[in-house]
Amino acid sequence: MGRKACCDKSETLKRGKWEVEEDEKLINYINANGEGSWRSLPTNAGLKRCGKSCRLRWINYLKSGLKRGSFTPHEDETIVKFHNTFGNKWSLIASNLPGRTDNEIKNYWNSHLSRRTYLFRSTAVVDSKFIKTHPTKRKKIVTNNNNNNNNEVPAKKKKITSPPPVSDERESNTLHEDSSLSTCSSINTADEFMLDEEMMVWDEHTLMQFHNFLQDHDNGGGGGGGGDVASSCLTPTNDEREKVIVNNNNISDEKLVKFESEEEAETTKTTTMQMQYSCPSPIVIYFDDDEQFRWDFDGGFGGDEVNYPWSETKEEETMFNI
DNA sequence: AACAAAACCAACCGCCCGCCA
DNA sequence: CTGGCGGGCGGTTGGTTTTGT
Repeated sequence: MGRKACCDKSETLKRGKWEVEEDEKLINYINANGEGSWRSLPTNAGLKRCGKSCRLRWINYLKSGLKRGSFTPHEDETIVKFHNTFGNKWSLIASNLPGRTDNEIKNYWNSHLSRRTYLFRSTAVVDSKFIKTHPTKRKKIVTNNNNNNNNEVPAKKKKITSPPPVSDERESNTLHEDSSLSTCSSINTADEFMLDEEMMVWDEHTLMQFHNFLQDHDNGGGGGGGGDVASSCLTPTNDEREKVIVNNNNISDEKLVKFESEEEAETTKTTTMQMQYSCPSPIVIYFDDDEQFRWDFDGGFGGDEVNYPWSETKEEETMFNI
């Protein structure tokens, strides 16, 4: 009963930071014998390390072809985009970022991107997950324990400039093969939204204001490629319908088994498809490194290679349903 | 300058799954 | 069919660095 632990903790295995000598031993051994057999590798390589530790060290830092250093804006966008679609599937996201490891992306997300990403949902209920400190400023966290904070100082307001009309560049981008990564737009015109600088809380009014703004400023371009609210609210063309049907094939087996019958499965597909056109998927709001206010949402169409998470769409049915 | 808080990130932990005997 | 093994994955920890006061 119970499985044998991968690493016998009774042994005096070394832990913590890897020494240069250890790295060299690991590299030399793998270069000579190849990857694999991680359990026996430490002994064979003369390392007093857990096999898992060796594997992690190799995969995340020693393996050739790994990129080091800062993430590029394009990588940022890719991560945000795929995280919006796949969630915390770090290995899946990493597979779309050559040279980056799942661990690296996960850390980067947790320490950078998640702080500037705000998911907008239909209810616009402001709960803890919508409350983030500004990514570029270090602020003391106001804990929930301070319920009797009568002397709380109202948060300062920060001016955020609003999005531009759909640009030519943006429209052309939506037609690219990699349109999944081109639906972000910077906000740089004169209209303004007021956000809490201190806690970046978006209340329902602000959410609606932003949504209305998107609709007012959208020219309907993009041909269903996502990225603008209005186009996602249009009746799909036959071409788009075909794409939706193709995408329906991406419903995982795991989700399909939940359907009692073919009829139910078909109904679900239809509902999802209609909903997809009437309601955009979650909008991701974030700040880039230059504190540019950006937004992005995945319409799920446009011929990109992202498999839209249909199963989750239903839960977002009423989003911005006004 | 000293201290505390916050951020960063490498590494660890434990669960899960596929494979195979 | 069952159970052990190897490996992968996502969440968490904790030491170090950076920043704020």
